[in-house]
Amino acid sequence: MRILHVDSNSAYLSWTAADLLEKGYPLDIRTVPSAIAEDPDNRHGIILAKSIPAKAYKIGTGESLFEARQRCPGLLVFPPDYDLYLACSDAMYDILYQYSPLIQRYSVDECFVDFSACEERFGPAEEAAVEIKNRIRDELGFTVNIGVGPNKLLAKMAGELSKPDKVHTLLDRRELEEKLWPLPVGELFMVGRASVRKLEKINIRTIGDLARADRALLRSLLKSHGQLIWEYANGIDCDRVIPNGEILQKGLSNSMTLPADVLSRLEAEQYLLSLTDRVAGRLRRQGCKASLVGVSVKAASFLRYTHQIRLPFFTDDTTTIYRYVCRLFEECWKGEPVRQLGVRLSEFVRADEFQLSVFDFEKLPEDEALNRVVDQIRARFGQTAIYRGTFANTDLKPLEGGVNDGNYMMMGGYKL
DNA sequence: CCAAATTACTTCGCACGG
DNA sequence: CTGCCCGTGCGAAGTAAT
Repeated sequence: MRILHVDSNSAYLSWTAADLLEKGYPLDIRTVPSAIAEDPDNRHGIILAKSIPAKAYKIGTGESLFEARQRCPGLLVFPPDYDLYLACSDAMYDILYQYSPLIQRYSVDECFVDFSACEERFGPAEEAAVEIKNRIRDELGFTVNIGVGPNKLLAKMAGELSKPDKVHTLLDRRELEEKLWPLPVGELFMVGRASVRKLEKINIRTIGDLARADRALLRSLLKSHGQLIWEYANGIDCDRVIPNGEILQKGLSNSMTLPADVLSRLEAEQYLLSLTDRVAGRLRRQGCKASLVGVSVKAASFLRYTHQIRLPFFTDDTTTIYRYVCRLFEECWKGEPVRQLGVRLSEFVRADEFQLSVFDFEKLPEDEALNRVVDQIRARFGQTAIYRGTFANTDLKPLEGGVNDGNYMMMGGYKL
């Protein structure tokens, strides 16, 4: 097995930089302290990506723009452009596809490429990786890191070793012990904040410590997750590269931070309708129906809670789903000011395999026709071409939540 | 008035039925 | 009838990733 992991270096920022240059902007924002963040006036002030010079100011992804500006007053900030990112992602994918048809688009800026059957035609993976990296840089105007390994995990970890514009390998045990084991354990994929804290308590600080640790002890501390990260630390991973077409979507959700805290149920319901409209539209586009509906609420205090219901039938109808969304919100809302709302759908069946239940009184043919027509109008004339009357004469957007929806899945199948 | 959005998977507590 | 144990299924919360 030969797997490549291709990762665009600070993707949002690089892509914005390349786009700005193409439009005649006089400065390459990659060369100065800069960042991508949404509008803080709408309470979206969070760093989504930063340049390498900005990193020198200890500016981190996920940090508030407010904090970042305190440490780096001259920070240049640009808004994200999700359509652009999707186009860049597609362009990168098109180049990769010239080498192998077996590609898993893992996120907008990351792909796994199964190169096992390609070495005959294109030479050793390490050399092909250099060629691919250079082609993307020269033809598309942004740099990538490529990791080469015998499986997905090691390819991904190899790609992280040093940046930007680099190819790294983690091909055998020797390389694993030399390059990976000395790193802090938190650098390992799937070892997050919570796991680091627990591992510290038993004196595990590096990936090597974890690799040599007692599996039974890890199991008792971290359950199945302990087994997983122990295997990762030892370079063990049997997950296949799965083309995105073969991955079945498990759930869909849309959520939004509200422009101002919402205090009344009626006001919340406006946003919930907007969110439901959008997520149900996505569900129909996938050709699926769902039987689990959930809402999530984040209070102004940042306390978060969720509530869900299992429907005794499958549906893709906006109005039907909205009825349950309202019920769920009413049942779980504690009455305090609301900062963020979300709507989630899961437990899908394919709509074409769908069998009408004898007890299914919910699905009315008129509703089905209505949804279909609304979807078609939006597909042809844009997402704002048609919307519900409740949104007329408000400054509320009829379809809220979410970024651009590419034809890839975020996470999916990283585990056996 | 600092703290996004989306998805996947695990764990834990609880209710239910026998 | 009550207490208890156990498996199961569900929902909420937690963890992780980009």
